[in-house]
Amino acid sequence: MDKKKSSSLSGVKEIARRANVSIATVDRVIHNRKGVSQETKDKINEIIKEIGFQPNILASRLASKKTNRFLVIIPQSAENEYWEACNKGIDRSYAEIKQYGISVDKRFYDLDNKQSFVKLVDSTSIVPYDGVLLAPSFFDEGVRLASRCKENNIPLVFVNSDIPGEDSLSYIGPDLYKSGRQAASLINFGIQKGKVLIVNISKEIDTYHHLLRKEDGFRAYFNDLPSKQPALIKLDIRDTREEIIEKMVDECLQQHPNIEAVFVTNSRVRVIARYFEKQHIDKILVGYDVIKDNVHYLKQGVIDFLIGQKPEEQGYRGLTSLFQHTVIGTNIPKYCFMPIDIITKENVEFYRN
Amino acid sequence: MDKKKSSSLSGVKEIARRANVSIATVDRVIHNRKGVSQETKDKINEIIKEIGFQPNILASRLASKKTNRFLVIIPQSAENEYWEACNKGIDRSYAEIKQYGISVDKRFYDLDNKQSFVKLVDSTSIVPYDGVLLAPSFFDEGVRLASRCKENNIPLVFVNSDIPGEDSLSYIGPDLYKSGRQAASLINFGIQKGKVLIVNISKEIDTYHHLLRKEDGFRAYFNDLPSKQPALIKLDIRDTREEIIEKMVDECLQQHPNIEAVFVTNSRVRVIARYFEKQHIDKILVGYDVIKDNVHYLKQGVIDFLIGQKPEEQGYRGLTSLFQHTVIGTNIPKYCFMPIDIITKENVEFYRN
DNA sequence: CTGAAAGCGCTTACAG
DNA sequence: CTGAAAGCGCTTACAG
Repeated sequence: MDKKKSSSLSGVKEIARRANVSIATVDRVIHNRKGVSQETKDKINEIIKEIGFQPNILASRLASKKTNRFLVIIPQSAENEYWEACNKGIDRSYAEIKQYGISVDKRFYDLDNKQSFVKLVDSTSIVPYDGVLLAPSFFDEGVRLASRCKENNIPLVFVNSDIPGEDSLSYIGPDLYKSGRQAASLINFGIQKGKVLIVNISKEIDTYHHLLRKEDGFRAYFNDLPSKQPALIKLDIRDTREEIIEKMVDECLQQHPNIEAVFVTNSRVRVIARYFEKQHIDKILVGYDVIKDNVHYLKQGVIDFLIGQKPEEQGYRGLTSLFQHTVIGTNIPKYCFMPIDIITKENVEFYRN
Repeated sequence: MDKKKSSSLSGVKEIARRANVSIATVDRVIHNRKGVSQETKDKINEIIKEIGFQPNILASRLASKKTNRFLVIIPQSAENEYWEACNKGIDRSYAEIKQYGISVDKRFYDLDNKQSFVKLVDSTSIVPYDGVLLAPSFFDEGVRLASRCKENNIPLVFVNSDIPGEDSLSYIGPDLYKSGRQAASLINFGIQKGKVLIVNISKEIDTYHHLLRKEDGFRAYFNDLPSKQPALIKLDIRDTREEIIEKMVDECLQQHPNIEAVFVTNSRVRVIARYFEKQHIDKILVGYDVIKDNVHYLKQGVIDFLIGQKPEEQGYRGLTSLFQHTVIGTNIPKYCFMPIDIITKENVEFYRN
């Protein structure tokens, strides 16, 4: 059923013919290269406009044999489904764009070890790259890398968390504050008159700060409420060992017997869920991230809602943005916030990260 | 920062060199064209495997000058935001693939006028096309078109609603039954002990059948509940005039004073919302589709939840699937269910259709 | 400031 | 059954 394309009357050849110049000259004008008289340039530009010329990117890439290298710096995905998904998204993007002569170097750091990030940032030269995709889990080194990109005029895209104020091509990730509000609104829809517990679990101070942004949004929602404002209890756990977490939650629940709902500000909600299941505790439980353990407890009915942040899509969009900006010349929005996905037992089977 | 690609040692040329044949023969083997001795064929295939040859699609398309035409049949998008979004998704896909020599013909029918669909299907020849994207709002004619596609060996993709049993390349759209379950679960999370009203609004019998699938899922959720099973009231409105709808809802609410939540099985939830707002009725209200009016009432707090069905993505994926199947040779999944998106006042600003 | 020619990796008649 | 040659739309040295 395939047809042959009619020979193009809108390519460089046609422009050259009309302008009475060679196609080399047309090419110079198209790419704003110097060495063309203003007169010829004007004439050619007019014809380009007239026939609505759009260069054939396939042919262009094929002929130029240009290659672009991108650098990706994200957390290790071993044993971390969230970052595994992000990594997968990057691969999916790469599969689509590699035809265009793109190569990608990935570097991974350990999310639980700030030093691994420091070392990585310090030991990696960004000079050979045409773009950098960075998950800046740690602030100071993120800033350092960002300024190096700026000095070298290399486009930089942040995924998953932003470094506000730094000069980046784009930020692709969640609006943490608003996702906290969302969690609050769900809990508010379900509770009667009990208290609500907020649980932050994190060891590294940098990640703890991210959790605080969610907590802020969560609190703000209730503050903005005209009527019923439940009491909010807060529990900070600066340790990720399960026994410690369980113990602290246990104590807290003893102390506040009428807690009706619990909001865990990250994917560690699985630990609380496990504890609830063991102890046969039945409270509204809301947390983050569609990872295996969490989905298990969602299906069990222990977790009521998960908030998804689309890690796969973040990775996909991150690399794709770099490609589109560099190769296609597309305009990339400065902020690309992920949707705040609400996942329940009923829709989880259709969810795409 | 762009680099030159090193001359490829993995293309047809290299294969030809190693096999001691011309590249024309290599090309014949790659495309399974006849006229090659078994011996040569085997040798070439081995080399292809060995060097992991992957044809350069850019070069292939450029040289072959092949064109593919796709036919799109969907409802008119004038005054219908849902189908406008689908149409937009198709355009977005087209923008990405047109480089490859793709052309798309769109035909629109009137969703409120079955005859327009009948006429369209009967008057359109599918023969010139390499693929058809169809939103089969009306059953019988959908089946007719599907069999014509089958006869002519033209791949067919359904969007938004399926015709089960018909031989299609893919279905891309919602799982209606499960989305009804989702609505039920949200309502169940919020209600205390009142009754629940189900409202189906539709004139055409074919679309009414779609609504019933959602109602089935909705009822099934409550049936599966071990404990609390609220009374379910049902209201069928086979008319789309607002006065009629308001009157019938009004009567129903009179008759059942303790209705606590209302589930409207399509985007007409806006009409109920308008009525609720006018009458200062405060009940849980859940409906479908992220369109302007519904979003307005969501933000007002009149509608509690909207269920989104990603019309834009349906359109995008529909055309993209056709392209990938026909041009790239990708395997397309038979079913691509859209996620069941839960939209609230808090996350609607980040929602992408 | 401008053009002729070769080439990107693949496909397509055409000739044998 | 097989190959030499031209060409897709563009880019790139090179020469002038």
